[in-house]
Amino acid sequence: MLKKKAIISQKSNKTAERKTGKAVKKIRRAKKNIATVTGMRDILPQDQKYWEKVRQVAKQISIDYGYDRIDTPVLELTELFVRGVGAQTDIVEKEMFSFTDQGGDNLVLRPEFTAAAVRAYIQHGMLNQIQPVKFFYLGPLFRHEKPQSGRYRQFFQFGFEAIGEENPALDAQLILMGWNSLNDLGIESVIQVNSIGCMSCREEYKKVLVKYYKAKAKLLCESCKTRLTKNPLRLLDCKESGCQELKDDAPQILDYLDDNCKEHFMKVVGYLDELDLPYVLNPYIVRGLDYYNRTIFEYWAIDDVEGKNALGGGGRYDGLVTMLGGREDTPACGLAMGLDRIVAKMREKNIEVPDKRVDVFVAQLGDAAKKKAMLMYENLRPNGSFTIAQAFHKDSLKKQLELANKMKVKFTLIIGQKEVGEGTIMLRDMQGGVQEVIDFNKIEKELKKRLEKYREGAVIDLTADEEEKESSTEIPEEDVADLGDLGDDLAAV
RNA sequence: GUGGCUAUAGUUCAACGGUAGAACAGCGGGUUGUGGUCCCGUUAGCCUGGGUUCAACUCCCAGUAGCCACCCCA
Repeated sequence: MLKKKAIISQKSNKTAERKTGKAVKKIRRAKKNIATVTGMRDILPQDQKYWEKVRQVAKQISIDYGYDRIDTPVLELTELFVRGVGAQTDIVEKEMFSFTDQGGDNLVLRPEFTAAAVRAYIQHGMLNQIQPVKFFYLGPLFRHEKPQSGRYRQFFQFGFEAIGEENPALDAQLILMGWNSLNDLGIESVIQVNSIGCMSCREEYKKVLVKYYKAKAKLLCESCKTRLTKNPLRLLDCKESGCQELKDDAPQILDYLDDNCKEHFMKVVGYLDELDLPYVLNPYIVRGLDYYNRTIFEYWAIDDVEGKNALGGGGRYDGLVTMLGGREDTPACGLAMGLDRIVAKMREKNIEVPDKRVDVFVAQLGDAAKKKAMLMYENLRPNGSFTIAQAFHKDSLKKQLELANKMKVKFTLIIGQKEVGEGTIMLRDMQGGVQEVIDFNKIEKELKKRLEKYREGAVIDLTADEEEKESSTEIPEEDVADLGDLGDDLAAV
């Protein structure tokens, strides 16, 4: 009995030990465990070059075609999207980050841009400006979906909206702009184009479509059965094989367009032909936002045959301005491109984006030199023709050169006690390790001269002229060997 | 919302029912004012909760997260 007790107490002691151990770990981890919210991610410094490249291209396209930047708030009234995007859409029904704020307003993190752009157009009376009003935007969007590849809860889009004009040339040009964006980034894509007509021809078509599918309702998958009443156009989207087969014989919207819509679409397609764009008439793309009518389109990467990860899309939304309380009959057209997916595609395709280059590193040694270097840095910083870096928080020259090396700078300026006294500075060519002492006042001029040589791709002149040679410091033996290698390398090129 | 796979150091990956290893990265050295290569040292980790067991990072269950697919979309 006693023995048993002893064992029990031993065991419970151990358990207690384990528990306290776990508790300690838990406390330690509690600090560490704060991480990004589901579906959100950090864009880290090493990835920024891709994003920056996409932003650059987007901005350039906006300039080329005369679209002006607009930034709208991340937070909008929920009602804007309920009315704009449509209460029945997935986005509004289940994907919005919405909440009631302290003042009792129903707010939402914007799930898309178009409604906000139109809101701004109406709110600021832009119908009094030259039509169409052309917007360019770029920023984060939020949808509460289950994350997976190419889909995040915070994602980025850039896009263009042209409000107040119905001419089909505009549709075609927007399609072109999206394609150009991808093309300029080195991504091959195919444009999928369709027209879903205006409200009246679409209603007509829906009737025919429902009639066709109702006769075959037994063969439909479960979700398609609900689509039949809820959103019949979606029937064409279904990936189930049974529904796919039915789709092939289903009536096509293009046959039910009225004369105006047909003519409008024919013109759009005519421009696309003229521009020689790689497009496919795809009667099955539908798009999930209620405000679209007439021309709709998507961009699929050339290897994405099923369009699982469309890189962008858009279309005409002639009714949206009115729907949101603007003037009647204000036609509009726009497109949006997904930054996240574009960046992913660039990486998948190994599309090179050059690293940010730093040309010159400023190294210092000793307190007096550090002060002088800091001042010099401020003088060189705005020079406009080369970029510089420093690590004034380091005292060791070895460390500073290590950093300079990692940054792959062309030259390092070294200033120490001796140089401060002499009014000189040491200029080290990082590739060969050659060092020269130059006049402190000629730094900028010398650097410009030398960097220009580098940029021209000229072979570095190893036999500097007499004057410079004399002021050169002695080159250590290993460095001489390096120079030999370098010479060979250059000769090989 | 449904299903599949996964969860070990900052990163990429090992191992094991009985004290968790490597590589890369980081930091510090290999004499005081010189980087790359090399050598040495060092920091740092088992997603959370429960169960089985003398003992769980390992086996089981649940949760959470990630990836993937469906749905939908960019």
